[in-house]
Amino acid sequence: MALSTPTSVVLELMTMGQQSAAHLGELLMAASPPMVAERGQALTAEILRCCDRVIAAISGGATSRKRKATMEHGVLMPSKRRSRSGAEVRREVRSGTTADGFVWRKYGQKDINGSTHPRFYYRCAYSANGCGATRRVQQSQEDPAAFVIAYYGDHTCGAGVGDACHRVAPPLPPAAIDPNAGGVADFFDQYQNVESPQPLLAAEQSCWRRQGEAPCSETSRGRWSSSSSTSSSEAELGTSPVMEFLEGGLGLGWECAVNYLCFTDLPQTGVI
DNA sequence: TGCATTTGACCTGA
DNA sequence: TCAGGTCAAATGCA
Repeated sequence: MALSTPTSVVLELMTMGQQSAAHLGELLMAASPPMVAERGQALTAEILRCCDRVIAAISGGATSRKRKATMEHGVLMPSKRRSRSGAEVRREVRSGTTADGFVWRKYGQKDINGSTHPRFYYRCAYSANGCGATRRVQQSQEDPAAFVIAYYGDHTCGAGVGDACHRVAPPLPPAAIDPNAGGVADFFDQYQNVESPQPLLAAEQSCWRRQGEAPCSETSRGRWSSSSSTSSSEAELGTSPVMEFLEGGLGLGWECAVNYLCFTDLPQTGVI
């Protein structure tokens, strides 16, 4: 074996993962009912996309998004560009909603060159407590229904469930989960297409699970952000509408587990 | 009245 | 000089 470097090991394993995912897709197609096979295919495609991106990122040598460095007296100096709140990007998410279970306060908005949508800047609502978490939200160019959210810094105010900056969100208004209103398929497909459901923060997973335990109530308080967060209150409470839809409309089941809800639990829940 | 949001100005790095 | 990120006064709302 020529797996001498960590990079080559990862590349090899990701390639094996791709092959296994493809094989799994074939098995699902052959042995499952149409509905299950369809979901399985979508899931397989998602896994393959993730593998592709990891491989591309690694083999590409991280050529994109690489911060320029300057040479001074023959010594490589770090960029002098001001860092965002002193924190590196911790993760970038594409999502159908800007709500993520945390309470954010908007502190800025900027029109970005080459983009038809403005960019929004948020910091944790508990930044006064010393929490340095911030995020940057921008509506996707290709898919206006999706938001590209970049997270910076950690929730030092306590990111765990029940902590100050992490609130359990209220359910969606009934209209949003009414199968007869907007069409379940459309609603579901919109979020099916979310690119790479990100590995969720532990706190987010916990929040969602806690939501599942609580009965939905139309009288729950909270503000709702529409498809565009530009005009709504930005002190947001909420989780992905997918979660709400699945719990409120269909209940917790295989479908939600496989398709989105328990993305990080796939090894367990994906097996039928 | 207090708090959150808006938005133009300012700051900084490229 | 430009663009992105942040600040802070003005404004709105409960």
